[in-house]
Amino acid sequence: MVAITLPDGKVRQYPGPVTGADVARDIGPGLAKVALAVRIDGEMRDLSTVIDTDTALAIVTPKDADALDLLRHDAAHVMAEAVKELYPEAQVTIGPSIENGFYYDFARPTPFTPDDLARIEERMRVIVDRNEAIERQVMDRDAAVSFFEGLGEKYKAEIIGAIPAGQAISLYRQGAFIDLCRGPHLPSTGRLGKAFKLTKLAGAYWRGDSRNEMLQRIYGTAWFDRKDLDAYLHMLEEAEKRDHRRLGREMDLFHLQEEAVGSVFWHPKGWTVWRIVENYVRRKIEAVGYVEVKTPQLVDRSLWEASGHWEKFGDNMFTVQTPDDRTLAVKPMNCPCHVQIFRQGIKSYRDLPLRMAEFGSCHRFEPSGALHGIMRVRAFTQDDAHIFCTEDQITSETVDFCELLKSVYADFGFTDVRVKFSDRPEKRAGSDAIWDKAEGALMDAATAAGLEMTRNPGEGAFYGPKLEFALRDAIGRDWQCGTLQVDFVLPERLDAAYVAEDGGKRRPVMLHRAILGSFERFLGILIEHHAGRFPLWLAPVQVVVATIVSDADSYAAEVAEALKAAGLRVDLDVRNEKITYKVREHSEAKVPVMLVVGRREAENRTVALRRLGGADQEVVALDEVVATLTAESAPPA
RNA sequence: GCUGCCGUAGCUCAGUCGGUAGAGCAUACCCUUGGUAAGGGUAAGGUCGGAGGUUCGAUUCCUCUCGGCAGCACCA
Repeated sequence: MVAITLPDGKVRQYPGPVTGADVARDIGPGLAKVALAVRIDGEMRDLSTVIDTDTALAIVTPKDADALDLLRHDAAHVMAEAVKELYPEAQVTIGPSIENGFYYDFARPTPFTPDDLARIEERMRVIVDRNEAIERQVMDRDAAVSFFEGLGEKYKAEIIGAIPAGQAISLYRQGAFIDLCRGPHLPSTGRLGKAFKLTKLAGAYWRGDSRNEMLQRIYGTAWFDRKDLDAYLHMLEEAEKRDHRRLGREMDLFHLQEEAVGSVFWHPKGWTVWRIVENYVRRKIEAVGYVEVKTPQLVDRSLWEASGHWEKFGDNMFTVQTPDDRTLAVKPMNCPCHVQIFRQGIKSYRDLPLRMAEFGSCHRFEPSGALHGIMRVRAFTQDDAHIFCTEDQITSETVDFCELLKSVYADFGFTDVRVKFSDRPEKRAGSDAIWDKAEGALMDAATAAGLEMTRNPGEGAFYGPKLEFALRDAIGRDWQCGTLQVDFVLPERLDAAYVAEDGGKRRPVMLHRAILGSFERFLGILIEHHAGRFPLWLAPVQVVVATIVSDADSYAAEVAEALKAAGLRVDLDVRNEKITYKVREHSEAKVPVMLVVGRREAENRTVALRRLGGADQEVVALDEVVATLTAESAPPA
């Protein structure tokens, strides 16, 4: 007898071994139809798995949270089968499910074209219609290696070869296609359905290593029904509409051009937003005890050699050869310069913590393929600061910083923040003992700050471990912005010291920290998060005063002047255009507030106030509108 | 950096199977003074990313190069 315990606690008895499919059929024909897999003791398995001992079992249906993974993994296999049928010379490698879809990497001498994509997709639909059973088989490792070698699939053979000898390997067969796979899978190809689409073609390195050959990756997306697929495709379109590169041009915020690759030309409107953000941050950090400094752009290589940047970071630095034969580097980070300021004069323990901030303009030679609009550039400005403190102060400084960071993010409309803890990388400065100390101190401090973290092994800076803060935007994307790094290395290398209470010389600890990360990137994120519709305090043009008839021109000018006098950013539109045209144009320019004036308003000293996105208007007295808008547009305190 | 795709007016795009290009929007001027998402007319605007090559002739074909896009690698 086999006793199967279902999720609702009911137990079903069977005379002998059963499969998930049997159990589902036994429970009801409806369930049998939608059953995709089973969960045995919490682990997802094939529906056809034979169960011969008493166990807890759940039938996985499309409603299950992990069911989409299953579907997408199958989609990858069906795509691989289609590719092998159409292009037998292609070799298969790996094909997992990923967020929103799946991909498969192929090795093939000739590149796939967009036309190939259409053919492959068509063939996938044929394979779905064939409804081939997907069957699991188990093979000995060595047998599996020679099996795939026999098929000419050298990548698969290599993957299996890396698995310990003697271990059994599972293969999945559908029709004539067999793939190495851990599983589980759907019972047949028909279950994939038709709600999938191949989306893009790209190169990808074999085993993710840039020293290896490049394979061809085909990406796709797959869903349980058409509606979900359409919704996903629609979401992609929406994301494209809020692309900061497009909005930056449409809203006349900035531009990029090839004579200055990786550097931004900020237009008046974009620079206005920048200044608002910078002044806001300046106020915030001044309020919590930071001092602001400015340090040189070009610094002799000897300083970078001393700091370790020349060795660990040299490939990413711009250098300049002077006419008198010195080598200067354009600073890629501000920290060594801040240490120089710290080193001026004698510092006492009474000076600590010393929080030194700089809106530091840095240059890094990023690989060309990494550049992306203003989000990833070669010239950027950090909201950087270094806190020189004692080891005892690390915790309280970390707690304070986390509080500051959360408050800043909230002011910009971001409330969902994720934290990662990145520990020692392979390429690093400082002894293991120092790293033990730094990681321990940062972990303790983060715990004291009440942070929930995930671990990010090997991703720390070369001089210390770090916390990375990522904020989630309006359409669910995560952007890593803030960081806090504990550094025992640089103060040592650059000989920073203070006089302790006992009169002895001590090394300070340096906390490297940023909230926005880089202004360029953060402004890009703000643009995409708000889809260009900045909140009033950030909008480059907050109000447009637009006339209906030219008789109202002088009154409109008066309105505009009154608002400007109150500190608002105002444009006056007295062009010879119809009001419908003006409304459309300024709406598309995403101006938050439009004040329309015609003869009536001029006579009554009022304005017709219209807010972006709203369809209605409100007639308000001039004095009142100035007071309301002034109050509303104040930056967060 | 790697693979693939792309580069025509300010923007979005069409076109030339090799005979130096066209639309819409935007711009300028004229008419129109119109009450909340495009009023009408006229004009101007491009050595078709750059450099070589093939050709009587190249924006079109070839090579190189620069830049962009997607992904990979990178992100201290």
